[in-house]
Amino acid sequence: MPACPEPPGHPPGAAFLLTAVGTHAANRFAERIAGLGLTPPQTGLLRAIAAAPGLSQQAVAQFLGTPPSRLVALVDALADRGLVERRRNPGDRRLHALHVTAEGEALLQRIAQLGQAHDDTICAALDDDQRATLRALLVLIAGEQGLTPGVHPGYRFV
Amino acid sequence: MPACPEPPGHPPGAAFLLTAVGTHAANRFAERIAGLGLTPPQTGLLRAIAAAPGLSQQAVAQFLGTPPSRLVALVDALADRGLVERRRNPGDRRLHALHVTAEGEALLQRIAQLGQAHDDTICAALDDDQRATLRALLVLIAGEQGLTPGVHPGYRFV
DNA sequence: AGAGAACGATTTTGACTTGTAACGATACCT
DNA sequence: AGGTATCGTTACAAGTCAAAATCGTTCTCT
Repeated sequence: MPACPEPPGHPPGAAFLLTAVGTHAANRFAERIAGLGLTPPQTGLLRAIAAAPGLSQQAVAQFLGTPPSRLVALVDALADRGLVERRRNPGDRRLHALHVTAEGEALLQRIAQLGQAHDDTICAALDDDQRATLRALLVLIAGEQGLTPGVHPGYRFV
Repeated sequence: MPACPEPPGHPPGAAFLLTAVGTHAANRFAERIAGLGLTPPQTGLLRAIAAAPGLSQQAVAQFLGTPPSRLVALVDALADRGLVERRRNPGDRRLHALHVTAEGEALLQRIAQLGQAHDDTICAALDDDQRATLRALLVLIAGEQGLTPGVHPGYRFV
């Protein structure tokens, strides 16, 4: 979905800059993890499972704000690669508890390294103080706007 | 495309915050202009045409980084609503020079108002000084990353 | 205990978006 | 003039996504 330029006001507003730079950063990150054979949604799911292991698919879906039917294919892809396991809950055999395998953990570490490098690249124009300032301002906005920390709102619809 | 959380590092990096907040801002802006019956790509195109009137479709496509075939449907939609005109160039009858109509200009003004309100909403957590600081930092990043001012990089691929 | 409602996961379906490739018209070059 | 390149358009195919139907399991009520 290309091109959502700023309304005519000649000095670009902060919100527009935010979406432009944010989209750029998302694209660059997607390129990086593509080298690992992962898509951004897969990466997000993997991380979500690692953050809260043992949850049912429905619980994860609600947490991420994605329809449960979408999770199936996503989990399938991760499970086929041995990064994630569906464990049948003996108490309630309807639910599939999601867990990250050892392989998945290893990959998460590589993702973390990638994320760090990504961060450095994006913020190359800023010194340490400026980066801290930027982080602080963004945290303020994120909090006020009701964004769940660690969760990335979907590209279309929230 | 939901959920591209941060790699495990517990303090969220600036780049991740950037994509999260940026995506959120893009979604909110999309909601606003939906009230005008416009999609974000349409809005971007309208603004691009207003910024550089008389260009050929191919020139606009290259400027926005979108495939020319995609522009056709986009221009069609705008032309059907009387916001944009295709003018046959008498010198070279292959190209269609794109121009914004008076109606289009009027709508652009409403979009600008919407953009201002949007900006205020997104930055509600920040005072004037903080907003200026944020803008300055983002401009630094955008410049270093080679982003064309006023153009919003596409959601997928640049 | 048994019938039916409720729930979780999955499959199916359809709409939508987007990029690639072929097509026709026009213009440039020799 | 004729061959080639360019512009816009159309046609086609692939991929993404969400809403609805389906299947198995569990809970509840009598």
